[in-house]
Amino acid sequence: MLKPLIKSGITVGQLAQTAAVNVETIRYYQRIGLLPLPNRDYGSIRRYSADDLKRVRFIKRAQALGFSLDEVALLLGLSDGKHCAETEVLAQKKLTMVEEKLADLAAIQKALKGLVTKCAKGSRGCGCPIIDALAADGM
Amino acid sequence: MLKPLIKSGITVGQLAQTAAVNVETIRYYQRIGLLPLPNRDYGSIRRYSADDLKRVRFIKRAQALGFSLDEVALLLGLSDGKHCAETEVLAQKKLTMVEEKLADLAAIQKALKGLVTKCAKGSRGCGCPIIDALAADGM
DNA sequence: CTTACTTCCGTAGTCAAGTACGGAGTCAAG
DNA sequence: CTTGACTCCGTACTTGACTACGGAAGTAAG
Repeated sequence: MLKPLIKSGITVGQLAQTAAVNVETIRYYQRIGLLPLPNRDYGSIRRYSADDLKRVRFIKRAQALGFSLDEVALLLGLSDGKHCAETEVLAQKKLTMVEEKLADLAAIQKALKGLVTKCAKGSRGCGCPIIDALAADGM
Repeated sequence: MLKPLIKSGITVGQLAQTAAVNVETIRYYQRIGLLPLPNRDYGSIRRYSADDLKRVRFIKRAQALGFSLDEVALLLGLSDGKHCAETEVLAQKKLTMVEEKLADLAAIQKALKGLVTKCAKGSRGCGCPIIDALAADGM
């Protein structure tokens, strides 16, 4: 049972800094099972891989898109290569959700663009194009 | 100072139900200034308009896209027809943000689509296409 | 070996965004 | 003119997602 004698990977501090999050955030993600706890192959300090970094970055960006940590966990679980049947159903559902978000964002984008060019022209009087961008019932 | 004798508009309860939110949420938005407090033209119960409904729906959908209530307030303030110069700058900034979100969402969409078709074919072994969708540094 | 910086870990505190509660007032129906 | 459902309002509680704190132990540089 030889342990690798060379140290590889980065420490929490480095991981946190590179991913632009707090060290405590990393620890928090580990506690709730969103990030695996790497085993300590070298001494008693954990080392993190590039995959861990990618994972943290993914979490942050998915969050910025309005996904909760629970949903992020689901997304991350989708591609573990197991339970293909369930995965397909779930992925399809998430896909629909993503496409709705895309449509909403595109509508906001259009409204913002319109606003910018209208402002540039200095014209006045509007019926709030931004609200109108998402005015549909949505049910 | 005659008050209109016909009642028009809906009550909080109806507004909340139609917009699929809690009554308390409406009150909360009013407290933080995100939703105007309608004056009570009829008796002492407030009546809400279709615009209020649109506004609440907008807030909820913008939130689902990852905007905080502060950001939502900003978006809503953009098209008030005043401060055109500032508005243009701000709208442009928000537009950039929206376009980044669009790109990220599109990447997730693509990954999910790939997952669905791959699942349908029953193939195995993957390098987590979903994480890879957002693997870029982003700075 | 000492010193300074990290890591580790548990527990507690914070902040945004609600949600719940309770008592008083209002309104429409019977 | 009472009854039952709803509104109003202030205050307090909850939840998700962190963020801070403090002490013990590990590690790297001098």
